[in-house]
Amino acid sequence: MPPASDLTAHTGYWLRMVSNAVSQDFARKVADEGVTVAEWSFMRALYDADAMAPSALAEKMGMTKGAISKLADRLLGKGLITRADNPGDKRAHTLSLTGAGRSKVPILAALADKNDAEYFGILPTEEREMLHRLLRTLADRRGLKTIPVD
Amino acid sequence: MPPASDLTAHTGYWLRMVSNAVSQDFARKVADEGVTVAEWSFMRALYDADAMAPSALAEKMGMTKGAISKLADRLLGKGLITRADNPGDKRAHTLSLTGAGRSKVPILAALADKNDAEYFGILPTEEREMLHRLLRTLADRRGLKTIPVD
DNA sequence: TCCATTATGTTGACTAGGAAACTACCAGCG
DNA sequence: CGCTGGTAGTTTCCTAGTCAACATAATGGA
Repeated sequence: MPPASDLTAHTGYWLRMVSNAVSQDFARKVADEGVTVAEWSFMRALYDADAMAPSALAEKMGMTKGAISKLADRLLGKGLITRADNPGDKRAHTLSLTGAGRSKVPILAALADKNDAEYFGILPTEEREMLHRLLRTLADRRGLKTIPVD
Repeated sequence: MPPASDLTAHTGYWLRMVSNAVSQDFARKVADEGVTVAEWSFMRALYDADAMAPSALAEKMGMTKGAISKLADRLLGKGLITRADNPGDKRAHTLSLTGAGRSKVPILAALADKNDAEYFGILPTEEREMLHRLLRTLADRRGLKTIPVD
């Protein structure tokens, strides 16, 4: 049978395996707080920006505007964000966190801290920093900048 | 405003960002060959095993049996796998690659090689090996073993 | 000024997967 | 035998995305 290189020879294989595990665990944690990972990313982006256009969020999160539209609907439904008309452009509007939404962000951020500690805390400090640095290098070299959501 | 730790302080953030980029690029590559990443994983698993029960594939790929059932339907539709009754247990059956499916695996494997080289080849050999080693360590310590699919 | 082009956001059709109900079957025990 | 409980796969319903068509509004050139 023709050779098919061993999957486990690929760094991408292990990258994905670890990444999926970290993510799925984080998803479980934030689900206990009643939000999804996409919702968390959305709220985290608004936390710094105060008010953003859906299109800006789509850009930042690497999602389509359709997805953002639906995601915003869900967060509106949960009372975590509000929508404000954009005076001067009747097509546009901006989204901001409500008080409830804003106060939820630090709680979720703490879960992110905890998740990171759980997964990477098992490495010695030096190795942990090395991993972090290598990943940042790869992201830099590829010009990656969208907040990872899925 | 209460502190919400900088997202970019999380190793998990960069891990996901890089992992998503690597994966999405790979997805694009295999799409040119007419298959999805899940289909590739499925076929790659069968390539070594020759014939497997859907339940075994579900276990190996970390997917539900429902998802495997549908995935198998799609691959059957594309003529890449075949289904064989399991003599001795009328509930069960096994799945195997067809000739067409089997000959596609090395092509897809080459794409995986290429993708890995594209992403990690920019690192010096030593760093690349370090990254690989660190990821394997993390996977080991967590007891991860399912083939990453998404 | 008016019309063509472009931009913003929403919607509908579609896809892929998970959860759980369901079907069909097996196995062991009375 | 014939239940009863468990097992293998399938199906249904749901969620959360994409993509493309759409409605509406802004813009800019003839």
